Amino acid sequence: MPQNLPKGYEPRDVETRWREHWETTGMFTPDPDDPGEAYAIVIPPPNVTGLLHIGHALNLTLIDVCCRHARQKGKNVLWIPGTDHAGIATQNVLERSLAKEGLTRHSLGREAFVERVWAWRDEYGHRILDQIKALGASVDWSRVRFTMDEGLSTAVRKVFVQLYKEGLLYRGNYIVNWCSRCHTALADDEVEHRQQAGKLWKVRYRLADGSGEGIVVATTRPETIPGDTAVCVHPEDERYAHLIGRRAKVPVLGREVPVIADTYVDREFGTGALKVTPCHDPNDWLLGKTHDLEFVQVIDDKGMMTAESGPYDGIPKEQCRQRILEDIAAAGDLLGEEPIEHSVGHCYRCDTVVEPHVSVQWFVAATKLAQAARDAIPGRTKLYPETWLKTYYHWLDNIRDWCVSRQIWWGHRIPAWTCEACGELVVEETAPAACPSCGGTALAQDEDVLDTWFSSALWPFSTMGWPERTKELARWYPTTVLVTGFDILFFWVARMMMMGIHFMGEPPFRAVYLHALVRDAEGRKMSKSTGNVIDPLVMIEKYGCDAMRFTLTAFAAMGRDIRLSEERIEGYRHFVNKLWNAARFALMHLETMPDPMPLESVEGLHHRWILHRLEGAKEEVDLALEEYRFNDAAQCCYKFLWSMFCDWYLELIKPDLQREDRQGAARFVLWTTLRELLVLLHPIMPFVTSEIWRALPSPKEGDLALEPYPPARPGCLRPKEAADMEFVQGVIVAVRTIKAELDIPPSHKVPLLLAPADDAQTGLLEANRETLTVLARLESIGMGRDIAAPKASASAVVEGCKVIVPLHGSVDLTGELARLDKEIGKLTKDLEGVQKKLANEDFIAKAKPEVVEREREREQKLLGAQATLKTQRERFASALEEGGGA
RNA sequence: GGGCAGUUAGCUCAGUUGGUAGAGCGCCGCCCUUACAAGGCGGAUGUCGGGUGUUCAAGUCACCCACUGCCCACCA
Repeated sequence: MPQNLPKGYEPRDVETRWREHWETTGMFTPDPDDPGEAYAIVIPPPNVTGLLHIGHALNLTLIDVCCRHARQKGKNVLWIPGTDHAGIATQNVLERSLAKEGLTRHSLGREAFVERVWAWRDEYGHRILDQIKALGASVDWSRVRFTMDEGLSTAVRKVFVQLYKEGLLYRGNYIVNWCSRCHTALADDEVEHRQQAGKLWKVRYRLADGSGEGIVVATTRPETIPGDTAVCVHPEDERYAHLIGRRAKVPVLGREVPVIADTYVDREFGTGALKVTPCHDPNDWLLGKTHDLEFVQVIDDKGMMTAESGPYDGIPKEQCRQRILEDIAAAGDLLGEEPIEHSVGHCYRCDTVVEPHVSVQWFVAATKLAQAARDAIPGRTKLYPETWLKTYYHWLDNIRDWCVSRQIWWGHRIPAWTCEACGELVVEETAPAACPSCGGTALAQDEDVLDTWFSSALWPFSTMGWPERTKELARWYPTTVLVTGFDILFFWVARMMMMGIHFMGEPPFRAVYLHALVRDAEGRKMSKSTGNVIDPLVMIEKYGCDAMRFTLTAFAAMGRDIRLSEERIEGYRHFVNKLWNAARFALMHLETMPDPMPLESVEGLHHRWILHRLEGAKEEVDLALEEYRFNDAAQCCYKFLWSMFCDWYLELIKPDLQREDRQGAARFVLWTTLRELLVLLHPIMPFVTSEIWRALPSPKEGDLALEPYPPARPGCLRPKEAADMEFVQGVIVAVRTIKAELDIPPSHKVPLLLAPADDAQTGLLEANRETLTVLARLESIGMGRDIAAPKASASAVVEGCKVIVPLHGSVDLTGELARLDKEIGKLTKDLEGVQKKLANEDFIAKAKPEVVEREREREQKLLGAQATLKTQRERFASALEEGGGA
């Protein structure tokens, strides 16, 4: 129902109302049987412990734009929301909260601890979901999922067992990245490498037989010396050739180890001799395997020295480093110490230095699953922007098997059991009653849980009910597009590709759109410690959700990071306000529904102009969104609303609205344009557009969120008349410019003389006398092909038409002289460029004819304008000499 | 070491097939013109990082260089 809008837009009340409306009506809950092309997106599930940050806001805004636009296009849209259990992160949060009570997870025990996590989730897990609602995301709340839901857990177990039976998942002893604080293995990509200052020590290993000077190795980690089982040199290194095959003594411990040769050694680095510690370095692990060395573990899973380390047994590794250096120095074998910059791995969850650690772990044979994921792009799945293609390929081409077991308690427990009687390993979806090998009933389940990304990898189909054959899967798998940040291309996207293809036979998405990271105004990553975070909820509170959404959309240019600052959001709030006020103006004249009329034949140049431009905007916004050019869509809307609709059209129809005979067309075109504009803007700014839509008169009740995209009206495309309108606008601007530059107040009405270049212009200008008078604020208009300009007058040329404003004594005439000189200068410069081109024979001969023609026309126009202004300048100068004006 | 981006107005950034350099913010001037001062009207500002090449024509295509940022690998 039509109603008045309050003077100022109050986002808070409006947003609350629409949020509740969208949620309670369930209008974003699709039925698989609904008509329309299937369109599905799964949310990148935020961590259940997480709080909404600006990155989520960007991600969810872009997805929401896609979904709302798809609905407008008549598609059957499913957007599944949900959260991720985030194993290590969540466990850390709970452990911190336990610590405040003086408890640890060990003091609590596994079962009680997991219960506590669930209780925590039930109490706080909805926070992030509520925050998603604050953004206006049009998700289907009836289908919200959690990665540890029963259904999803079933899917995880099924996948695990099937992969195991296919030989694509195995258990093995291997050197893995170990976080001694989180007390778990980490996958390769969960380790963050950072350059860090360290020290390189030179340590002498004496030969076993006591001969010679021994061999000096360089090491940054002397605490691993007790675990050394070889010294390695390059086979072609002459310095050490005579030592190969002999035996050396490990400092302090005195254990004898062989001196071996391997081309892995870099002769240039350090001393060219390398100590080999197979249990505590991944490269040494490989050397140990190839040279069949001993494997001695001297640091345990908690970072303490083991009994194997002899005198250092039981002390922390950091302390061991100090002690062993002192001991080596005392023995006279510490031969040097120098600073070194080297990269050190840190746990991506807690930042503890990661230790290579040998242990029994479960691995997914990613090496075997990678090829299919690689081949799917770009044929079956498109990647936007394409620049990520190489990165994606490179990662898959160099992939190593994926360590999926984690030694924590919060997560999917590994469905593997060991028979305590015979040692048989049983991998099944449910706990076996008895050992299939010996019939024993004492079976111990594996203590480990799965990497969080294991369940995330199944998200596109597990959320739709797999392994059951649901209607959802039939209707919406594969999903249409995945919209996510590029930072989880490997963690998540590539693994979903592998799992989706393997288990569903089809990649999980038709397209992947990777958006940028949101950074601060200086381009730094936002982080709490830097104190440069922009909290989306605070922004919504201050400026309204639509302003923030529009800002994020307008800055989402493909392949570029977004530098965000609060001022930008504040700036776009003005845009929301502009729309609001334009609507208020429209409503003043649209208290009742205007009478419909065929728009293709509506009279009035300005109506035809705005309808023509509207067609252009409709096409451009649609195209931009189809291609994920969000910023282009936003910019197009911005320009249309502000520069065309508000700046010109609303001003142009003001006279119409006062006149009985003309208000019919004006009201209907105004109504149509505003309504279609609201549809275009709605995906980006759902709240304010919905509110205005509801206030406008309408032939039928209905939500804007369910309004179809406006169909094209080819009959309204009128390029010629649009250009005519813009010519008239040019004349108005020329008068305004003259006034502004000569310090004549805009409201001061001046007489105007027009000398059109041809009859067409004459007709056009005659027909638009009223428009000219009102918008340029004129006192009178004199018109004629060869009208004479008074000497004391200011002039300009628009499309060959002379625009003359006679001046009188009160204005500063020297100002006009300067203005003319500036204009003539500009024209002359342009003219030189054009004439240079036209003088070039090659240009005439080789350039496309229409280009040459365009340049010729331009030359004529410039020549005409230049001549006119030059003449005017002379006359004006003489007027000045005669005594300073009329 | 390998790869990928970026370098355009004071700032932040657009510039889809090569064909007259744009927006927002900021700045300057004039205005309360009955939707909007969170506004209106007008204005100034750029050898498009440097170089070479292709072309009648290059911000746009190719190659080289410089600087910045990111990713991957390695770092005893």
